[in-house]
Amino acid sequence: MPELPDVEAFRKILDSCARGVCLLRIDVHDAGVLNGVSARRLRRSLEGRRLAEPERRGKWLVAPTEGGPTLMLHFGMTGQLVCCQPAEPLHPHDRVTFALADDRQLRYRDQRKLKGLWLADEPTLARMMKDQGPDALTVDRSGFGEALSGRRGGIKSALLNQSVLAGLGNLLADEILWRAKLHPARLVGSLTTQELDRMYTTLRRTLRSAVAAGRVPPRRTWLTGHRDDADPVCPRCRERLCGGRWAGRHTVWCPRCQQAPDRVMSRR
DNA sequence: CGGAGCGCCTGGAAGC
DNA sequence: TGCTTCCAGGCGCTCC
Repeated sequence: MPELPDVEAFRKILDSCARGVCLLRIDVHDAGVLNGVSARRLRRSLEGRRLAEPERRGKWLVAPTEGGPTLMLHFGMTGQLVCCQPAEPLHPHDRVTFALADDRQLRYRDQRKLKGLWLADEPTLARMMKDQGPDALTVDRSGFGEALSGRRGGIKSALLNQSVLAGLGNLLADEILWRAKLHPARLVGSLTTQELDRMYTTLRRTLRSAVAAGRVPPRRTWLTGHRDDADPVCPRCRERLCGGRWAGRHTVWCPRCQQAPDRVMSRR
């Protein structure tokens, strides 16, 4: 699930629930989500420290502590950050709980454990972030153009590639291409300036409303709202939607709104 | 360089 | 009903 809008929502939760608050105690219920750090070291490094202002970078949630190391969270496909009362019963997928000084609890909840938690000092943090492209929410038009310029591959894989643009996932990539009326098989190099303008504007609008909603909203006016329909139809023109695989990911598009490039026949 | 394929995990749905 | 297989909105790695 978690793409940029979800992680942005988790950042807000962390900010309102824990910023400036002391981490009293950390319980690791499943060490399988810890990366490069033991439960012991995690506790020793963070317990007793206050959380500073959290930040989102692409799909990463960066949680520095005052005078201590930085906690890095990545949510994979199924992760969440939950703020709740300590009395609330442990969910089966609660992997780590952080007890806060003001009688609240942050929980890293994740079914599949594809990603998890890291502990990083400044240089490590910089190393982890250095290959990421500009953040998709804040990139400006020229940064967007630069990120895509010179790429020889397809547009769908470029949008999904975190080192090109950070934050987009499979749902957002399809949503943006559909709104910009660009076929997922288009090559980056084939896009005109006008099409790039359109894609950038679409990217901004789509991200803004998804961030406001706290996730990619399953609205019926969005392509995303139709992905799981038995017989999905384009919410704009009523044409039957196509489904296929691009860049190894399930891809949905409208064969009428999103004109296929000449070389590639539309598949279904 | 880009892209395909696989693996990491878990669980729900579909298939037999 | 029960067992097996496939698939999912993440990413990193290898190989071509």
